[in-house]
Amino acid sequence: MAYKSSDALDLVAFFDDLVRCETRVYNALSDRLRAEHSIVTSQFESLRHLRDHPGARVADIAAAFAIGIGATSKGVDRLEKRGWVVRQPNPDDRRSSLLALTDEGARLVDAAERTATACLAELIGEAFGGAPATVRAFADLRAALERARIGTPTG
Amino acid sequence: MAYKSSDALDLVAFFDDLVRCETRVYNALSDRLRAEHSIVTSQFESLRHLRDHPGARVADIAAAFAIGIGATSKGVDRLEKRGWVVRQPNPDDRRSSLLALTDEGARLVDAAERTATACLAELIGEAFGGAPATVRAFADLRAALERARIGTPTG
DNA sequence: CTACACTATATGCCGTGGCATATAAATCAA
DNA sequence: TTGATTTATATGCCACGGCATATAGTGTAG
Repeated sequence: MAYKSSDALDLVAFFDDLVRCETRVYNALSDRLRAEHSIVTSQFESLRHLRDHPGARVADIAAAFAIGIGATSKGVDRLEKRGWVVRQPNPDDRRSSLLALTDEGARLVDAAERTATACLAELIGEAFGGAPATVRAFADLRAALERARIGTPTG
Repeated sequence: MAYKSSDALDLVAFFDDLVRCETRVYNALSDRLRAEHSIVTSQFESLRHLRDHPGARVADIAAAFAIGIGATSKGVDRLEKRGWVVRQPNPDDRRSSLLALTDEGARLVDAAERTATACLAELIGEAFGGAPATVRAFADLRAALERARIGTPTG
């Protein structure tokens, strides 16, 4: 049955807590990644996506992170300038490029992932390490939001 | 016992899902609030904080949202220009102002809260409406992060 | 009282994202 | 083929946040 606003739970307050937790953990992870690898969280996420989805295009990254294509293009520019990503010609469609990690990019993302895992363990391991229902709820919600394209920026 | 990275849960993947859910819901709520009230989510959150904490100062808002004081000052400027917030002289400390909602600001935040409640019920009511453990986990985590000032921007 | 340290916030510069638009390439209709 | 439409990405302009700094006001040691 659909959630009703007459239920006791204050969804606005819950959303407030959720956003504040996300903000602080995201900031703290950026601080740690910046200190140890000279990247920020958003760059770590892009590099990780490219490692796990080789040959992804700019639009694929934009869709995965629910950010605009223009912003994604500029973000890829920055990763390319730093030598972690290359745009390879797409033989099937010359409008787009296939993105790939360089060797250095691949080394970076693996090292950064160890940092991120350790950092997140410290920050949210206690809260969610033993909460499989919560973990599944976010995975399912993410899938539902993506399926319905909810909150996708214009372009 | 502290969370250990040898546990099965992939905290990086969970954090990815969490951030993506937050991004999409935040965007979708902004779209709805913009359409119905000409404000975005961050402004709704500030107005709501001022309603619930009358007399708050700029620094109090910054601390509540883990954003910088400069950015908060500029955000308050915008709310003031629109006629929803006023800076009142602080009799105890002339460096700061006490912030308050105007009558119109008070009406706006109440109307926007109804919109937000309905919107969040649609988007996340199913996922979390019956998940009190998750709700409590975020409230507790938020409190812990604030206590340790984790992820607080510089200024 | 005065000098010095500290605090609150406002402001400037910069980086980044959103959105609109430009451009190139693919697709489709005839 | 050719012209119209759609698609993929890049680029320009603007809004907003971070961080550094400026300014004004507060507290305090002497």
